[in-house]
Amino acid sequence: MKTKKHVFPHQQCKTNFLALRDSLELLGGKWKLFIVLRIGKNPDDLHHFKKLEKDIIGISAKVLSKELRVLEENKIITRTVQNTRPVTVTYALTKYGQSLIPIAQDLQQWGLNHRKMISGI
Amino acid sequence: MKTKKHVFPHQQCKTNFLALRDSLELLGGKWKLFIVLRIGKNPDDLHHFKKLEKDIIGISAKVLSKELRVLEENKIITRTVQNTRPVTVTYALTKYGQSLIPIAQDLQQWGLNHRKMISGI
DNA sequence: CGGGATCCAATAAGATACTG
DNA sequence: CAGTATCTTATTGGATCCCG
Repeated sequence: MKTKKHVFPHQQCKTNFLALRDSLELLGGKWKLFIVLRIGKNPDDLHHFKKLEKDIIGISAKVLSKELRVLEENKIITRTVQNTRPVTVTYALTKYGQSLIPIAQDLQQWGLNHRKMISGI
Repeated sequence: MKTKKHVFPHQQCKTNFLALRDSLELLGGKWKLFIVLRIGKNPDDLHHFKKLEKDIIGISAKVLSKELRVLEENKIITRTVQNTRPVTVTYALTKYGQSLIPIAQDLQQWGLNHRKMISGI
């Protein structure tokens, strides 16, 4: 049973604010954009769960599986199950999910710059 | 006394990943980009604490003050105290902080689009 | 006005074990 | 392989009161 998450007072505000809220809620977490970049940068690789867990250093299986689920629900990635023994699952960015790559890259670039900036260039 | 936050295993990874981590950690929270947009969109207004608290619907004073402090530490906003009685404090975006506006707007735009997308256009 | 201090509830994250 | 379940801890956020 899923309790209705939380109704934000923002629901009375302008659509634009809501939109930013949506984006931050979906993408603002610790890992989602990492996952998107990881998958998106090598679109031709097959992305398996264990591989992602290993590549995205610091993430735990629990968190990874949750993040992947949310990304899938939001049509940003696809999850494909091959019924081999044992099962094989691959993840891929959707075409829609690819629209996040420039955003993630901009953030990455900003962070790169910020690091220089703060460490007092 | 500030306990050393947490040393990420990421500190062994590539700079790019670190950069994205930085950005997400700084900007990925619930409010920071809202504040930046709020201040940045009307650069000629005087932005007072209480006004921001009222405008940014849903934020509490405690959280707002914390967010403002972090933004100031990161040179994204300035905090100016006039010694009137009672004191007046105004916040403004730095020139550097303005570099966040396009990023915030992109996210906002993405969220707008996502909302249409998910509600099944 | 512009917050800080404190207490408490809700969430998120980490560790470990286990399963089809 | 690809996860889930469970338990515990850490972090966030809200509410309230207070202060110069």
